Amino acid sequence: MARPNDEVAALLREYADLLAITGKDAFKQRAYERAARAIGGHPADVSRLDAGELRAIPGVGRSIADKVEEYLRTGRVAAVEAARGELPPGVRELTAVPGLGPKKALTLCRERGIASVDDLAAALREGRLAGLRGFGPRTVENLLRGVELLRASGGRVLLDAATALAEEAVAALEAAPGCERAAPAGSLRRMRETVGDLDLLAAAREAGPVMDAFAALPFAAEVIARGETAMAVRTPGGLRIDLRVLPPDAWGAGLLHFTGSREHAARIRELAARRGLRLSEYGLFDAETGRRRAARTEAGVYRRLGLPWIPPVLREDRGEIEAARRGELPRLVTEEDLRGDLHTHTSLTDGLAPLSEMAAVATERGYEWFAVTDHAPDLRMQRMTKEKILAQREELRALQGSFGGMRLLHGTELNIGPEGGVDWPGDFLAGFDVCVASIHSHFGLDRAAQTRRLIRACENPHVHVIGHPTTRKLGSRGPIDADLDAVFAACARTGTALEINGHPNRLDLRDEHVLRARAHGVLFAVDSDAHTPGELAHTRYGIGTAQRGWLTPAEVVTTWPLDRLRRFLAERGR
DNA sequence: GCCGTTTTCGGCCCGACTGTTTTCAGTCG
Repeated sequence: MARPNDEVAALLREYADLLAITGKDAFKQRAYERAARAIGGHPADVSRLDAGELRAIPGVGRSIADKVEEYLRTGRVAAVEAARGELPPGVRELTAVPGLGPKKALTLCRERGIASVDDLAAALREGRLAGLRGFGPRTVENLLRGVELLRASGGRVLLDAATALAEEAVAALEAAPGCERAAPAGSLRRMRETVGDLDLLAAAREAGPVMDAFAALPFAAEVIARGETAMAVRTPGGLRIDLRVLPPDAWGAGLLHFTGSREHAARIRELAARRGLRLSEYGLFDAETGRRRAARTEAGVYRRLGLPWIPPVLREDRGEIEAARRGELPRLVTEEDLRGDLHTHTSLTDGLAPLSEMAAVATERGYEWFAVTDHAPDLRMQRMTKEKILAQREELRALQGSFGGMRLLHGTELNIGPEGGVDWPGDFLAGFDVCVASIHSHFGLDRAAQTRRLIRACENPHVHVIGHPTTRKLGSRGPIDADLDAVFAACARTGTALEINGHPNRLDLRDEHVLRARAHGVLFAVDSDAHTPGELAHTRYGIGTAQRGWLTPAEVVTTWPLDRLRRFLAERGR
C-alpha cells in the first residue's frame, strides 16, 4: 500500500485531470495540481497532521484540507466521486497519448463514445473519427502513431542512453556554422531518473544552419516539426528530441525556461510578475516599459529576482525557491567529492574484469580508497565459497600499495534472506573491511515481512550498507513493498548507510526516498555497483540522484577520507 | 481553489507549433 501522502496526491491529481477534461475552471485545476505536488513531497505523514498543519502546506487551503480529511476519514471524497461519475473511467488514460489533451479526449468520449486507449486504437483503425471536428487526416495519423508509441516504450528512456544521445547531438550542434554554444536542458539537465524526451538548446544569430545540422544527425530518423527557431526529431527508438535556437544574448533566460521543471519555471515567472517583471525564454523584462533587465546568464536572471543561482537538480518546486530566498540552499555533493566506491564486482563472481583491472581504473578516477564487494554464496549461481573469497583477500593484500596511494578494502555483497539473515556467521563477517547487504530474492513477500527483513539487516552489526534498498529496476521490476520510513528510522538508529546505487537501471534509492530518508538523519553511500571498469563512472547518475535529494558531502560516506571512513566501518555510527 | 511587504477581491505564467482553421483552439514544453 502506498503511503498516505502518495495516495492523497494521486487522488488530487486525478481530480485535477477530471476538472481539465470536463472543462472546469483552469485555475481550480491548477490549484489541485499544485496541492497534489506539495502533499506528495511533504516530509510529514499527512494522516498525522491536524487541520492547521494541513493548511500550512503551501497550496492547501480550507477546501483542499477538508477533502484530505474526508479522504483520510472515509477513504473517499464526494467531489471526486461526482467528477468520476461524469466520465467513463477510461477517458483519463487517453491524455497519456502524445498529441491528445483533455479537450480532444472529451470530444472523443462525447461524440464517439471512446473511453480507453484500446477504444481509440480501434476507432482509428476503423476510420470512425471521420467528420469529427478537429480530427482531420493528419491528426488521425498522429494519434495512430501516438498510440503505437505509448504501447511500445512506456515513453521514457534511461539516463545513460539519453546522456549519450545528448552529448553526441550537442557536439554536432556546436560544430554547426554560427553556433556559439549548445547544451542539454529539460529533465536530463535536472538529472531525472528517466527522460521522456530530450531538450536541447543552441545559441546562434541564424537558426537555419544549426537546425540543418540537427536534422542531419544520424539518429534523427524523422523530423516531427520545424519552425523558425524550434524543431523536433524522433530517433529510430521513438525518443523525441526538441531543439530550440536562441539569440546568444538570451542564453541564460532560455536555459532557465527550458530546463524547467515546468513547476519551478512557473513559480519563477510568478515571482517575476509580482515584481512588475515578465519572464520568458527571451529574457526578464520590465512589464511596463518592455526593457530587458536580464537574459544573458541564468545567474543574472535569478539575481534580478533576488535569488542566488539554483542548481538544476533542485528545480522541482520542492522548496528550493524558499530555501534560496533564505540563503539556505545546500552545498550539494558532487562527483569530485567522491573518494571511493563501496560496491563493485570482479570476475570472481559476475563482474567482467579482474580485481587488478577494476582497481587500476579506480585509481584513474582519483579515488583514495576502493572496496571490492563480490557476491556471497546464498546467491547460488555465483558459486562463492569461503575459500574463494579468502583467496581474493590474499590477492587484494598482495596488490595493496600497487595503486599509488589508493587503499584497497575487502568487502562482500551479502544477500538478505526472507527472514533478514545474511550469508555468513558474524565471526567470518568480522574479517571483512566492509559488508553491503542487499535483497536479491523473495521480492513478493508482504509489506510486514519486507520491512522486518530490511530492519533485521540494519540491526546486524556487521552490515555497513544496505545495497539498492528497494530492488526496483526501471522499466522491468517495481520496488518491493516495505514501510520505508520504518527502515529509514532503523538505519538512523543503527548507523547503517543506505545505498544510492548509480546503475542507470536501478537508481535506488530514488530521489524522493533520499529526501525522506534524509529527514530521518540517515547516512548514504553513492556507489556504482560496477560489473565492468567502465561502469565505475555510473556514480555520476548516483550523484545526480543524491543531488536531487539535496545531499551534502557530510551525509555521503563515500566522500569521506579514509580515516573517517574507517572509523565509520569500525563503529558503524557517527 | 489559493493567496496577500501595494490587494481579503481579483488576480492567478509564457510562447511555439500543428492542424484545420478563413482567425484560432489545442497541445506541448
